[in-house]
Amino acid sequence: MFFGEFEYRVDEKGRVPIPPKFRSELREGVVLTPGVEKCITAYPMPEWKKLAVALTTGSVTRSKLRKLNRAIFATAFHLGIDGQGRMVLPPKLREYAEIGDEAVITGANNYFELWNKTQWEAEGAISQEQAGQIIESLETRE
Amino acid sequence: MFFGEFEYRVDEKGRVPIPPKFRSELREGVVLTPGVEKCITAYPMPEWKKLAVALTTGSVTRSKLRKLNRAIFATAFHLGIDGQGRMVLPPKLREYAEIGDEAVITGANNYFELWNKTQWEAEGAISQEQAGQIIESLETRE
DNA sequence: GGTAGAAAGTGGTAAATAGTGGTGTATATT
DNA sequence: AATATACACCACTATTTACCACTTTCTACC
Repeated sequence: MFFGEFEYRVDEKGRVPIPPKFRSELREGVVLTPGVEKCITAYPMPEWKKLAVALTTGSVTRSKLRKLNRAIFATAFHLGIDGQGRMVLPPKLREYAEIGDEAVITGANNYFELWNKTQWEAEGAISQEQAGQIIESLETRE
Repeated sequence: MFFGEFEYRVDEKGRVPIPPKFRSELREGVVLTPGVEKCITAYPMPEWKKLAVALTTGSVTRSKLRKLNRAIFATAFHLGIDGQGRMVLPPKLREYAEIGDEAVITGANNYFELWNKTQWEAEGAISQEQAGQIIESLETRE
């Protein structure tokens, strides 16, 4: 389970530290994909496998499956972690999320995300607001 | 599992490097076939065998089976990998996919694909879009 | 609250690997 | 037998990966 918000420097080799508390769940490495919003989504390997199965079993036609495989797997990267607990961001993903020399890493339950700082501040505000509404609706139901 | 997008040069002998992370899964060589879209589809040997069984058990009549066998097996090539981790593209497949002196290799779950660069850029966009729709529909179901 | 120890963040360096081109040998073909 | 083709092997350079080292921050214990 991934909690919290962390801010790190990205060095000129694209290396970013992984929050120490996250590391134990990433023994088999981490899978990065472009997020729906302008960020990078990171899954522990077991979680990724579950996701891959869920995505590729549901869809019907072979044609759609091919497109799915392309969209999902061609844009994903499986990374290891170095002795200092860092990963090397693939340039394409780094560009996609517009992450320069500093990154924000945010926990999100069974996965986590990497953000450009200003992007995160904007998105964080939106999420905060929407989450408030969702929680409200939950509270009144129970 | 094949991940990511890689760009390589094809030399005048038709040799293309295989992404290092793919190599361990290709100990028994790789089977290339023309893709449905304008690309080359590449399977690890075990995966190819499974596919062959699936294809030839499903179809009913002997006549159809013969046609299938011709279409599938006559156009497929079983290749080895040289000491530098490269394979030699058969000219027919190279022409089919219109791969000149540079190729894009893309992971697609249990297989991978080889593309002409510009072709891939077009197809990648289409896949991205369609995949988005499929994922959306999955999300709303849960 | 202060101090000592441990751990985390950051940068650099060396060794290994990957990408690319070429050479030689074996095989096949005319 | 000579030539052409294909395949395995060799070599170089650039990049990447793994490792090492230092500084700062956090934590725990006194």
